[in-house]
Amino acid sequence: MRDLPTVVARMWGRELVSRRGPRRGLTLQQITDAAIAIADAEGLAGVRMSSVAAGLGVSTMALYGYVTSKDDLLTAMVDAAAPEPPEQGDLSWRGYLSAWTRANRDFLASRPWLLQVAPLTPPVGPCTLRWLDRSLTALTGTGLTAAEAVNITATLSAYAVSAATLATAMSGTVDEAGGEGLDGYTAMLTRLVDADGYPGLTAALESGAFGVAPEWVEDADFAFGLTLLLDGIEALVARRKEG
Amino acid sequence: MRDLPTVVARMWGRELVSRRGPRRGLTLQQITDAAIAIADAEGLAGVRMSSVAAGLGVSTMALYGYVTSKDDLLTAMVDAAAPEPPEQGDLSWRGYLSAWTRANRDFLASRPWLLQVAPLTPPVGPCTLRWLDRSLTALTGTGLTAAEAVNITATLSAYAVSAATLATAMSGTVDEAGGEGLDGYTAMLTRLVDADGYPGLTAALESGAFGVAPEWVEDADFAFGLTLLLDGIEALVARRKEG
DNA sequence: CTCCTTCTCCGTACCACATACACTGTATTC
DNA sequence: GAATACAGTGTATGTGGTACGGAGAAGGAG
Repeated sequence: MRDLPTVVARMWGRELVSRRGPRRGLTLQQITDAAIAIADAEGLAGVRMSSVAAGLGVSTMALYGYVTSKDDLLTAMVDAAAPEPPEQGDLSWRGYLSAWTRANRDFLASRPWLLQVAPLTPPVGPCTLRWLDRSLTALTGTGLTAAEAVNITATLSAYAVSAATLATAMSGTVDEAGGEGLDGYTAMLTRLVDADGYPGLTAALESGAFGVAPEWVEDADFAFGLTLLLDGIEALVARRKEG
Repeated sequence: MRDLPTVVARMWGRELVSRRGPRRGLTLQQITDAAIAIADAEGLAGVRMSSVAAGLGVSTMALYGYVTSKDDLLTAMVDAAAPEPPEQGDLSWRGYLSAWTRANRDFLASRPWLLQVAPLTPPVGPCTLRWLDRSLTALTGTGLTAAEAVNITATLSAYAVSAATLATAMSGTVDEAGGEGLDGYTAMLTRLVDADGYPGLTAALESGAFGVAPEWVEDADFAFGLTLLLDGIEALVARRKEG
């Protein structure tokens, strides 16, 4: 059986402690915390091995005793930046998944830099795997197969990512797509698109569908799509119950 | 009114032609094509300004006459790499959106590097905007508002991304998450997770829900989630029709 | 108590890559 | 045919990740 990747081992507290030599001056936690603080403040671009090290008062190369590469650091950051998933309490599966997806979206939206890293990194840390687990657990007893539950979880998670991406793009934080967030973007589209080639889009632009305020996106819009998904799932559960 | 970003202008053939001086030796198309060829062959990491230029037989700096930065190049690549969206023909909105989402997923899966770029880049090119338009157009006449249609499109698109990401991760192309694709990943999870802290996940692992073959993922699994979404949308449309 | 092992951290490079700047030559306009 | 704007090149610079070897700290062995 092959060894766990070192960062993964350290994320789970499975590092083998050594007896000889100086004690370690840092923890992976301290490092990820410092890196996260920088990412929150300056965005992902501000996260350099040197800047993280500087934040901790150690040399750049000291970090390589804890992570084998910058990618490792990013992976660890994702897990450390995620909050704990919500408690199930006595919620129905539907109530729980609704809360789960909303909480998922909320923390992604509060840390836009996660959107550039998390979607490409499969969950490997204790916390992100707990998110996966809680969703699967909530679906236990609905009669769905495990594979279906996994699939549903992936879909809900994708929805959370999409909603967070949208919300972030609206406030123009992530990406200066055309100047200043949404307004610049719609202005640009209006200039580019003509009714012949892009009838649906033109109509949408004219009706101001893109001009919605961020706070609308942040709730009613989100709930709308989520309901779509949950209705679909509920229909499936019902089918399974009777079949 | 502010000027269009230069790459965007060039993507739409809106560049102002100059009269004096030597003729241009290249097109943005040629450049993106060369870059795409490299990305297909070596992945996104192989795309360097120097490698793209070398592929065209020009100097690195020549490219900066066509794009203002590497990011610009990536943006242009996304649009050039996308195929045309499917034709509506006489499909119902549901039939069309189903085909649309599937085609969307297919081209993303065939070019894994798109997954690292496209989700973060709002559509600005003629082709990607055509994708957006076709979905909106298909939803015209269902009684949904334009804002709802936009939202639905975003959700379907996110689903395509998620499915493509999953499919790519399975075949282990994108990311060596634990050694060799899915098997390494499940093996790792099995070692990390215990039934106390992760009941649902443990059950899923034991039942082999993660061990599914890629080709299953590539169809039945995808259709499953898509049906979920479309059912939800259909329910909404029905509600609007009667209300 | 002393030496030796083993480990942590550091300083110093090195290399890859994006991009600024000044230059050369060419095609157009007067 | 001169003036001019402009395409493409060469060189240089800066930034950032990471390899390598050394120095000193902690523990174990004699």
